[in-house]
Amino acid sequence: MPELPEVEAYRRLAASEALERSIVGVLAPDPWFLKRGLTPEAVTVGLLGRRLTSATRRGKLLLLDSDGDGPVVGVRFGMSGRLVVDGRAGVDRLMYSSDRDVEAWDRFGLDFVDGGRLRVRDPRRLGGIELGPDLRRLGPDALGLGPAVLRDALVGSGAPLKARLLDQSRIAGIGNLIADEALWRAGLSPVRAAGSLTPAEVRRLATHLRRTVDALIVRGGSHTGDLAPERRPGGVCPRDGTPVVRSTVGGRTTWWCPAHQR
DNA sequence: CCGGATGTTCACCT
DNA sequence: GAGGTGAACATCCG
Repeated sequence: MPELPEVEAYRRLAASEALERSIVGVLAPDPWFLKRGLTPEAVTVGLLGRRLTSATRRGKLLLLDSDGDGPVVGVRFGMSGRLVVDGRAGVDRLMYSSDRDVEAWDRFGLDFVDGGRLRVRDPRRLGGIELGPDLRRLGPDALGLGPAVLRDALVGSGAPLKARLLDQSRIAGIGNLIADEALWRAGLSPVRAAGSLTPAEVRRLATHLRRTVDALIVRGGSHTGDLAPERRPGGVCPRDGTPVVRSTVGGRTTWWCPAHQR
């Protein structure tokens, strides 16, 4: 998915444009996109005639609550999903997706009484919809993460630091690009054992995680980091000019500076 | 043509 | 139990 900054943009779009409009149609053409046994019939019955009342977010999970005893709709966007409300997208551009608008890629949607529409457009079908998602499977949100919470997420773990940051049950919202960017800014190696950080290093990482997430929300996407353009063969560290190295950490492609990330 | 790419989940190893 | 790996999803890009 998009990572936290993109989902935050989707949340803001939904909050400003999609609330308090009566739902007169539910589009759920793809059973595969409905998770945890949810059926097109169940999601239709659950939402028809209701209105969305709030748009919140936990990590990369968008939560759309509905009025009365209606369900909370949980939306995941995978790597290529976008939210579109009345033809307006939550982000201008998404890497590894397509900028083309193809209705066949609308995996879920709501039609409003005024003729407007909400659509989850996901070419690769990596996202999904569920009702009443279990938030206990997600750790605290990465936005506004403090040192005490970060310490709890890392302590006692022998896993690589980056793998732990990507574990959504420990901290929710950090994806592959944000992890690389924050570790680069904090000067910490992605392959350090998560539990080996000193208290000072944990504080430093918490500071840079917060600054990274804030900055990327403002800049408009996870791919707008300072390290991002150098995540390629031949790339160099923007800080010291050292050639960046590529490896696989936590199952994901990882780029980092071997000189200043220790 | 081939290989990867902002993600999640699950099965199957060690 | 903790970690690690690979598969699956479908499209675009180099």
